[in-house]
Amino acid sequence: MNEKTRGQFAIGNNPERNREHNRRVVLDLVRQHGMLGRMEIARQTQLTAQAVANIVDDLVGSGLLISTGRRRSGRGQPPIQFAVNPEGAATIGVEIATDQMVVTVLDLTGVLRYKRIVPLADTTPERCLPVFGLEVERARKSFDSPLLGVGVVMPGPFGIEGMSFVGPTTLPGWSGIDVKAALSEACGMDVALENDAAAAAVAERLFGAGHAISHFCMLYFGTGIGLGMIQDGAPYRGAFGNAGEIGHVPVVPSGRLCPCGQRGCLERYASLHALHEKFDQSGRDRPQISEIERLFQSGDQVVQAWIDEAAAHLSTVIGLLENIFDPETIIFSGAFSDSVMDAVIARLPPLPPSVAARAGRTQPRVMRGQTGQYTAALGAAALPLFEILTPKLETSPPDQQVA
Amino acid sequence: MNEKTRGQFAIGNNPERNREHNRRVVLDLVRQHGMLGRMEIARQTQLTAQAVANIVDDLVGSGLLISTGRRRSGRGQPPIQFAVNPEGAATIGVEIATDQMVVTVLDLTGVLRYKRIVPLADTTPERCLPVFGLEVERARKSFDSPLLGVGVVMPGPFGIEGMSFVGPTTLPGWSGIDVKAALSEACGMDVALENDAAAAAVAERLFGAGHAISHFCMLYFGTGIGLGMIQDGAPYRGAFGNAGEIGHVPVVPSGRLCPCGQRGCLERYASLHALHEKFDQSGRDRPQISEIERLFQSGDQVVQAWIDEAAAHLSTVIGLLENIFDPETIIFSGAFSDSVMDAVIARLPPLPPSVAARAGRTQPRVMRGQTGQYTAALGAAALPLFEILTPKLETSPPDQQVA
DNA sequence: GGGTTTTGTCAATAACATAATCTAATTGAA
DNA sequence: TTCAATTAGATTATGTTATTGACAAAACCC
Repeated sequence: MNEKTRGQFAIGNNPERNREHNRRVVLDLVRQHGMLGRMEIARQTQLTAQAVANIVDDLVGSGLLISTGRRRSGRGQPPIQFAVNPEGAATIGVEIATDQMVVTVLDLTGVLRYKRIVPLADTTPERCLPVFGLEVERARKSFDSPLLGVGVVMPGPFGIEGMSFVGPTTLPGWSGIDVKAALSEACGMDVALENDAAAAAVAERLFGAGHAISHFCMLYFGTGIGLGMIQDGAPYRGAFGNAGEIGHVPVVPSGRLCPCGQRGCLERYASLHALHEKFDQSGRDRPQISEIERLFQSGDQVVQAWIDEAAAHLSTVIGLLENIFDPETIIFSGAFSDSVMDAVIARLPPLPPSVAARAGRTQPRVMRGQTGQYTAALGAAALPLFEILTPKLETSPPDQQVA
Repeated sequence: MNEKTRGQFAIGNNPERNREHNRRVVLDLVRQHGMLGRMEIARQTQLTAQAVANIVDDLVGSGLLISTGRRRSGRGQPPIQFAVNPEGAATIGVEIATDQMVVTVLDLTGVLRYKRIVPLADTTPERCLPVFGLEVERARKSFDSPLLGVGVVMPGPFGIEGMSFVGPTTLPGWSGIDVKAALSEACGMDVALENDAAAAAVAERLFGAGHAISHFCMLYFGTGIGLGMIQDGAPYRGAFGNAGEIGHVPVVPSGRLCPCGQRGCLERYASLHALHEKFDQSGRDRPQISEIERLFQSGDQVVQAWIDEAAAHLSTVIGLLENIFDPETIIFSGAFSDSVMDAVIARLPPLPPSVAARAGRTQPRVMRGQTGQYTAALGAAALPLFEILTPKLETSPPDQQVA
C-alpha cells in the first residue's frame, strides 16, 4: 500500500508453513468443486491419500469442512464426500461509496447472510468512521460463526499527491490519512482494504463467472469506472495498491475536461457520474441508483443516450485491455442493474482486432458479471475469505530485509 | 501458451517439494545480494541457522554456490560468505529477430560468456530451424558447466487467428505451427519461449535496474514495440502468453493505417519499423541497427524526427501504463543504443497526471534499461535461469484436473 | 460367491526442519 | 593482557509432516 511494499523476498518453507499451505490448498479445492472425496482431493493436490485424510480430519475438526455422506459412483467403495461448512466461519464486508454504506456478511461458502444499506449524507472520515464502527458491530451480532475478518471497499486511489485525482468520483477528506489504520481502529480489528473494482473482481472470482477463469479483467461501473484484474487466480494490486485506475485513460482526443487535468478521460463518459451530468444538462434531478433500472425499462432518453455513449468509448478500452493483458475474457460489472449492464454490452461497437482473436476461444470477449449490483460489497466480504482460502507464496515483510 | 493454460490449481507441499523451494529461495537471495553469510541467509529466509547450513552445504556440493572466505564485520565470529558460483551452470539464449539471430551464453551469475550474431536472410521456419539447431550446438561447445536450459525469444504474438497481426514486425511463416515444439525438436531439448519484450524484462529484473524493483513495465523497442511486465518479481504472460501487445494500442486518432486494421497504432510511430518507413519516405536506404547510433550522433534529420515523433506518442502510453499497473517505474529498453534510448526519454513531453504522482516516490517515472541493446538475447538466456532461481507457487498441469 | 476396483485406516518410515548445547573466532572494555 | 560479550558454526537429539506399504471395507461385475 505504500512505498515499502517494494522488493519482497520469498521465505523458506518449514513443516508448520507447509501445514498451513496444504490446508489452504485442500479447502480451496473443495470450495471450488462443491463436494469432493478424499481420494479425489489427493489426486488433485498431488498429496498422498493418507496426508489428505489427516488434513481433512483436521479441517472437519476445526469446523471448516463437513461430511456430506457417501456418494455411489461406479465400482469400488463409495467415497465420503466433503464440503465447505457454511457455519465454519463468516466475514463482514463494508462498501463505503459516495452516498451510502453497504454492509454484508458472507458465510464460508459465500452465501449472503446479512445486508444493510446505510445512507451517507456526509462521507468525511469524521462522520463516517463512527458509523462504520457501529455497523460492523451490528453485523457481528447477526451470526455465531467465528469471524474471519473485515473487508472494506472504497473508491481509490489511495495516497496520491496533489489534487489531481480528487474529483467527484472519490471521497472528500480521506486523502492524506492512513485509511487502513483509521478503519482498523474504528472497528477494533484488522481490515483488508481494496478499491471497488478490485474487490468486485475478487467476488466474481470466488462466487461468479470467474470461478473457472483465472485470468480476467473486470470493468467496474461505480461512481467512476475502475479496472479489477485477476491474474493466475489472484488480484493484481500494483506496487502501491493503486493499479486499475482506468477511469483516467484518455479515450476522446480533446474531449471533455477532467478534474485530473487531461481531456476525454473514460470516466467522463462511462460512469454513474457521467450519467448524472447528463441529467444535469437536461435540467432533471439526478436519479437514485435504484431508480435507474426503472428509467431504463421505460426507455428514458437520457439513459439511452448515456448507454450509447459509454458503449462507444468502451470498445477501444476493451481492445486495449486484451492486447495488454491477454485475459480469458473481460467482465462488466457494477452498481447498475443486470439489464443495464447487458444493454451496455449489447451496444458495444464492433470490437477492435486484438490478441483475443485466438484460435479456438471458448469464452466470449465480453461478458456480464454474475454477482449482481452489490458485487463490490460482496467483494469486500470476500477479501478476508480470499486470504484464508487461497494458497500463495509466502514472502517476508520488507522491514526485515538487509540493506 | 494455449487454451489449456486456464484454471491451474495450486498443489500440496511435501518434504521433497519443500526442499526444492528452500534451495531456490536461498539461491535467489544470495544471487540478489552478491555475497551472504549463513546467519544472514537464515534471518532473511526465516529458516533456522541449521537448516540454512544444510542447504548451503548442499548447494556448495552441487557447485551452485562457492565460499568466498570470511568477512570481518563488527563483533563476533566473522561469517563465511557465500556467492553464486559462475561455473555452476550456464544457459543458452537465442533471439530470433526479423533479420538476424543472436545467440548468447550466460553463466550462473548472469555474465555473458558467448555472443554470436548470425544474419538471417530468410526467417521462415524451414530455413531458420536448422540454423537454430546448429547454433545451439555450437554455443553448447563453448562451455563446460552443466546446461540449465535453452531460452528463445521471438516477436509475438503466438497462435493468433487470421491475418490481423501478421504485419511487418512479426515473422512470416510461423503462424499456425507449434513454435515451442518445433524449436525443442530442432535443438533436442526443452526450450523456454517468450516474446522479446517479456524476455527483456526478465533480463532487466535479473541483471539490470530491476534487481531492486519487483513491479515494473518495460517498453521494448524491437522491430515493433512490446510491453514486458514484471509483477511481484515475476513476468506476467497473460492467460495465453500474449500479454504486452502494446504496439497496437491506438495513440493517434485517424492516424496511420496499420496492418492490424486500426488507425494510429503506437507501433506505426515508435518502432524500428516506423524509422525504416521514414527512411523510405526520404528516398534513403534503410540503415542497419548498428548504423543508427552513428546517424544519431551526426544529427541525422530523419533519426531526429523519428525520435521526436516516437517520444510524443509515448507520453500518453506511459500515463496509461501507470494508471493501469501502478508500477514502481517504467523502463525503456530495446535494440537501439543507449544514447538513442536516452534521447527518446529526454524528449518525452510532460507526462500526464497519474497514480504515479504519489507522495515520497524514489524512482523516476521513466528510466533506461541497464542491460544494453542485446537485452532480448540476454533475456532469452535468462529465462531458464529464472526458472531455476525463482521460488514460485507450484501448480498442477491442467490436464490432470477433474471435469 | 469370487474377483476386481476403489476407498479408507493403521503402523512404520523417511525427509526435513527445529531445538538445545557446545565450540570457535572476533571485538571491546577493564 | 584478560575476560566478558557477541556472533558464527557444528553436533546431537527431537518433532512435525508427509510418504510408504499392508490390509480391511464396501461397492460393482461376472
